[in-house]
Amino acid sequence: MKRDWHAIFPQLAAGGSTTGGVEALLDNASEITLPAKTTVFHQGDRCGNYLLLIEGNVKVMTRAENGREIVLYRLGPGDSCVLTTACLFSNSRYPAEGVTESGVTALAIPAREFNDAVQSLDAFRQFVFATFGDHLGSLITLVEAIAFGRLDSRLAAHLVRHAGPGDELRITHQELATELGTAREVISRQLKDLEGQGLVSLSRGGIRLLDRDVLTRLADGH
Amino acid sequence: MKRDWHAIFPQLAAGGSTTGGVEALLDNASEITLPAKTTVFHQGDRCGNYLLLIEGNVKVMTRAENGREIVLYRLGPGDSCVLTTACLFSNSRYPAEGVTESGVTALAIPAREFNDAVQSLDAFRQFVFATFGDHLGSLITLVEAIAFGRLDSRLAAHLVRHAGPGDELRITHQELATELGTAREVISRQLKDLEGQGLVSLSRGGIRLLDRDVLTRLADGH
DNA sequence: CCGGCCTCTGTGACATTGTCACTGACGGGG
DNA sequence: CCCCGTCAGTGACAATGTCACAGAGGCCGG
Repeated sequence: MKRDWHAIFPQLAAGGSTTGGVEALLDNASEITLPAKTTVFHQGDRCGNYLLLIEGNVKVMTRAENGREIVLYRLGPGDSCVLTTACLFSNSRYPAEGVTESGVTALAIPAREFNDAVQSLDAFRQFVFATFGDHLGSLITLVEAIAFGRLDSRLAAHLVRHAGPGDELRITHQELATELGTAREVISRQLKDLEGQGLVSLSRGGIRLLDRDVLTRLADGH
Repeated sequence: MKRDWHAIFPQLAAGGSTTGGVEALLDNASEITLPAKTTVFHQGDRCGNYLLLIEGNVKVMTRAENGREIVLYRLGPGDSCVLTTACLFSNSRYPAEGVTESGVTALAIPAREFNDAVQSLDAFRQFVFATFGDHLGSLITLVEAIAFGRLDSRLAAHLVRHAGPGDELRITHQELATELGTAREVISRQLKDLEGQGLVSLSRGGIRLLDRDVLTRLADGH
């Protein structure tokens, strides 16, 4: 099956001249599919492939000794897993874990071909660096949020961003705690507060947003 | 002046085959020097050069609206400023600031030459990716430390690591607070505690370690 | 030497967040 | 209907962050 790479990876084709090479690279890469909740890589792994996401999304998180976890960032269609790339080239072992959230379709490019492509394809090289930079930037933003942000604000931001149709989301307090790197009890209290203010309504395993505007304002720090 | 690049950037020369190209690249790069406490780049800047540190060190930090700051990582001799590289290729503006701590000597490689070198020099490409990966890894470690680590432990770690000869360091509480991303009062209290336990002695603008062993154990989480 | 003045440090009261040890509430399967 | 695993709620307390101050130390001009 031949895919329309341009639609999936607009940045890759945007490069200009040698896009033919990029298409060949992608056409020849092997496509893999993974079910939801699959661990793509563990902490300490070395990976053998450069991964490009076509469909679905993956969350990258890290776990401390005491069992607490935090989501570092997510990957969506058109993203590449920089951690995997870094694993390939750096000698330090990476303290993070990747887990699929939905069913995932991805392209796997072996280290050797990746290396060649970075060398010969301008557009691909630019894409790799840009992706790398984006993730570095998002990690810095995360550091700021954890170090200086207020929890109610971060929680509101997450709720607004991840609410599905009907302003509802299916998620447990524990999962939210992992997203924000805090403890379940803390999330429960914060949600109770929001419920008391009439901003959300709670049910087992679900949350419904009642006032998206106020929540959005809260997310921006009042 | 011709430098011994091999001694400064061992990883670069270790690559193998085409090290001659690396030497030519470095020989032709322009060398710049900066005094201590100079801002190398501000939040939101775009940089035009790939920077390789020869001497001195640079701290990269980010500042929140309320004025609080945190040091994200430091660069030493042989390091390259990945943020600058990312700035070059990614379209997002970077929320961080680089400041020299000591006098600094560095090589500046223009974007164009950097791009060419990444393409043609295997060793250089490997070096760039490895450095990128290291910094990504250190940021993840930082996230873990902030989210899950205890402050006394992080403080002890910093004291032990940055103590100069005679187990002394010249640093203010405010500067320590910036290092660890917390508030000055909090550092003052923690230091008072350590002093009460007989682990350090305090003076205006200075700290002397009295029991490096116990502090080291504290840094590892008891 | 003295008196301002700036920086650095100390402190108490309080808000927010994290930890611990529970209890109860819900819902599916036997 | 009952059992049991998952999910949520709660109170007490510890750790950290915030605010509004008060001193303390050192430098510098007079």
